[in-house]
Amino acid sequence: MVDFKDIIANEIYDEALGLSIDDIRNLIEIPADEKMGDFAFPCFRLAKALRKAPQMIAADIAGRISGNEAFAKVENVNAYVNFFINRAYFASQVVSEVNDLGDQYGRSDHGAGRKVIVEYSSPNIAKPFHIGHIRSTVIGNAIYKLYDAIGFDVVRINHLGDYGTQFGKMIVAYRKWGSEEELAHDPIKTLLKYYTRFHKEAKDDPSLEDEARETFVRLEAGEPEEVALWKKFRELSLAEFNRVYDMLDITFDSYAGESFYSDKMPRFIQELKDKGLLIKSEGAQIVDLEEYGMSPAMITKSDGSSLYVTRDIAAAVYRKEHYDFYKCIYVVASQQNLHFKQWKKVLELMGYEWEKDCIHVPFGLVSLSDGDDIKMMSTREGTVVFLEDVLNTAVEKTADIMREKQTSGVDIDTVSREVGIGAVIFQELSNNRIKDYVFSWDKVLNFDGETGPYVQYTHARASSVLRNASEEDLAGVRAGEFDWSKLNSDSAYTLVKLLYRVPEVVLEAANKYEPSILTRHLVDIAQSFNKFYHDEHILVEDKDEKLAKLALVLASRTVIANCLGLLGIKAPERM
RNA sequence: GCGCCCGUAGCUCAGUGGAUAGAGUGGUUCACUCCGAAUGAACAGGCCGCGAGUUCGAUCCUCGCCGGGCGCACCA
Repeated sequence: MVDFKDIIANEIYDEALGLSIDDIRNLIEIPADEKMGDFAFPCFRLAKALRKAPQMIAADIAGRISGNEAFAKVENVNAYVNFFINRAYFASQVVSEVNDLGDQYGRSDHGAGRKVIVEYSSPNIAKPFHIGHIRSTVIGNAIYKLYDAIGFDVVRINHLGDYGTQFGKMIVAYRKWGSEEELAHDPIKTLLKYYTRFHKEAKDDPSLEDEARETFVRLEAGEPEEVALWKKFRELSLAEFNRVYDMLDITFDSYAGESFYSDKMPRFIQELKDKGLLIKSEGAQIVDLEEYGMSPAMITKSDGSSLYVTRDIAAAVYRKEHYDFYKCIYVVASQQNLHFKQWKKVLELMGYEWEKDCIHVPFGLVSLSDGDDIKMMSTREGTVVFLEDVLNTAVEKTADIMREKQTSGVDIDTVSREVGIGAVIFQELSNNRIKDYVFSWDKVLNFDGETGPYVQYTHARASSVLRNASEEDLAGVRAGEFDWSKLNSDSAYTLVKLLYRVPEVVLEAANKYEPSILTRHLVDIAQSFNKFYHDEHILVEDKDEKLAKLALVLASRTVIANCLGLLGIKAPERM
C-alpha cells in the first residue's frame, strides 16, 4: 500500500532544509482537526536553521510542491504545511488492501519469527479465581495475540502459584478441619473456607504459622504425605481454573509454575554464594541491595526453604536456557514492582546480561466498593467477587436482551456467551492497564456506548448490510470494477483513514504492551462506521456508488473482526 | 519515614512539547412506513490538583507541595 508519509517526506525534502527524509517523516503529524488536512508538516523546527519565520518557510514549501496524484490540495496555514489527500485515490488504495488481505490485514512480520515469552494469568492454586485475576489473564492474552500478529513466535506460560508457605497453611488447615467429602463437593470454595479459617485462628494462635512453615519445609523435602495432599489440591484447582479459561477461550503452552522450579534452585543458591552475593542475616540468606536503594532480596528463609525471588531467578534462567527468548514479558500486578526490580538487579549482579530482555508489564489494582468504603479484595478475609460469576451474569443479561429484541436466526446460547464474555473482556482492555479501578456490577453490565457489545453490534450491522446486498453486487466488489470517485464523503473518508492506521496501531499497542491502544482505536472505527451508516444510504441505485460503499462496509467488517480477535473477543454476524 | 504509581467535564476515562483539550456515561431534547435504535444528532458541562523551572511555546518534560493508591525480610 502507498505510504503517504514517504510521499510527503520526499516532496518536502530539500537539501537547504538541513533535514534528512527520515527526519522529515518523523515530524509529519496527523492534525486533530480534519479541516487542517490529513497530514501536516510543522515548520517551527526549521526557523532557527533557516533564520526565517516558520510561516514563511511553510509558504515556501507549500508553493514548491507541484501536482502529485496522491494529493487534492497542499496549502499552508500559519506555520504548518497541510496536505489534503485525494480521497478517491486514498480510499481505493486502503479498501482494496484490506479486502485483498482479509483476516491478515493488521498483521506484519516485524518479529521475524523471534521468540517471545508471555507469562500471564498465574493464579495461586487453592485460591478462588476472582475478578482481580481477570487483569493479568485478559491483558496477557491480548499481548500474546498482538505479538503473534506482528510476527513473533510466542510462548504462553501460566506460571502457577502452586508452591510456597501457603500450601503449608492449606495442608495444616485441611488436617485440622477438613473432610474429603466436603472437598470433593466444591473444591475451591472449600479450600478457601479452610484458608480463611486458618488466618482467623492464627491470629489467636501464632504457633499455627510455625506449623505451616514446617509443613512447607516437609513438602519441599518431598515427604510423601505432604506431596500427595499438595497434588490433590493442585489438580482440583486446575480443573476449576480450566473452566474459566474455556469460557474466555484462553489456552497456554506451559503450566510450569513455581513448583516446577523447586528442584532447580540449589544451583542458583550455590552460584550466588560463589559470586559473593549471598550474605547471612538474622538466620536467613539475602542479597544486599542497599546501594541500589532497595531492601534486600531474600533468597532463603532461616529454616532453609525457598522464596518467591529464588524461584523467579530459577525460572528466568531456565527459560533463557530452554527457549532462548528474545524477550520475556511478565504480566504481573504493579504491587510487585519492587519484587521485579530486586529480581532484575540480582540477575544483573549475577552477570546475566539478558535480564534487560525481561520486562515487567504491571497493571493496577482492582478493589471492591463496600458501601462508602473502597477496599482491596482479600482471599484471607473471603471478600472476593468470583470471575466465573461475573462472566455468567454478563451472559445471562445478554441472553435477556437478545430475547427482548427477538433477533431472527441467532443461536442465543452461543451468541450470548460471545457477547456477554466479550463485554467483560472489552471493559478490561478499555483503559490504560496501570490504572486502578473499583469493580462495579453496573459498569461491567453496561452495554451502551464505548463497550464490547457496541463494537460487536457494529460488526453485526455491517454483516447485515452485506447479507442484504445481491450476489452480483458482492461479485462486483470483489472484482473491483467500479469507480471509486463516488466514495468521497466526509464520513466515508474519516472511516477510511481509521482503517488505514490499523497496522501501525497494532504495532504501537504491542511495543507499549498496551492493548487499550487498540481497543480505543477499535471504538473509533465503530463510531465512525455508525456515523457513515447513518449519514448515507449504502444500497443505492447508482452502481458505482453502491459498490464503492459496499467495499468500504466489507473492509470495515473485516477490520473490526480482526481487531476484536486480537483482543480475544468474538465477532458474531448476528446478535 | 522512604520508594514507585495515579490526579483532565458531576461520574468513568482518552489524549498531545505546538493550530479551538476529546469520548462515553448521567441530564435535557430530536430522529425508526428508511440497509439492525445494543444506533445517530443537538444542547449543557473544564484555572488539564497547586506552585515554580526548562522552552519561542507546557495539560504533556523537571523539581517542590497537596490529595489518593501500592510497596518497603522469613507471604506470593
